[in-house]
Amino acid sequence: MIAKTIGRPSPPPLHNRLPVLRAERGLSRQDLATAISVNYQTIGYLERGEYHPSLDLALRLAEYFNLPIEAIFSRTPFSPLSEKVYGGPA
Amino acid sequence: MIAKTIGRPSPPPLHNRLPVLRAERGLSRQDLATAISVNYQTIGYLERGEYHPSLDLALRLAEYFNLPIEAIFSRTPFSPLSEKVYGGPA
DNA sequence: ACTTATTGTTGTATTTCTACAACAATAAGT
DNA sequence: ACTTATTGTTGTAGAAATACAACAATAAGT
Repeated sequence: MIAKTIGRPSPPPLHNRLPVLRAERGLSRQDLATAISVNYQTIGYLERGEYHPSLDLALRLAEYFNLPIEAIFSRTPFSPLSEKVYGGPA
Repeated sequence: MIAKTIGRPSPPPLHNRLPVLRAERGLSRQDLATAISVNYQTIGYLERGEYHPSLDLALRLAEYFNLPIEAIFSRTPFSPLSEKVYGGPA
């Protein structure tokens, strides 16, 4: 028999730019975690795409980085920022 | 004794423009719910600020309305769109 | 007055999110 | 070789998000 799914269905994984944004600013996960008041392991889960952040957390990250949420999280893969700025190969 | 809080703390309530956006488009909660594949009662909970959407749900709403998430949900109260467009009283 | 659509309320079930702890694995610096 | 910082892994616990159902309260239309 087919079990009817109750509760929250598993949403597709989410792409994120957290590692890039951290690297640009020289932040460890612990640094970022402290800045937005979460456990440092939560940052790890987010970077690996193991779960989606709450909207509250996403808004805090966006505020911290001074970016729109869509620049940090996306349902579709990100293209590298470096390419966006300098263009692709000639 | 002071019980140490484990799990997710209750984030502050979130302001939203869902009723306005629905009204502008003449959509019932059921209509919107169907469009983004959630239960119609979930829209009710969101409109009343009784809970925060997942980022996944917020992204689907933003995509549906063709707006940035920040135009739909905010930690600070929204000013009326009508005022934004036409300005305040003279 | 009747019907219908919309919204609110209450309750139960399940999954996800987040905290926290302990430890392994790397990498960097001394 | 030793220490330290950073990241990954595994496990437990508790709160929040969502589905679903049933019913009450309005409002609108006929």
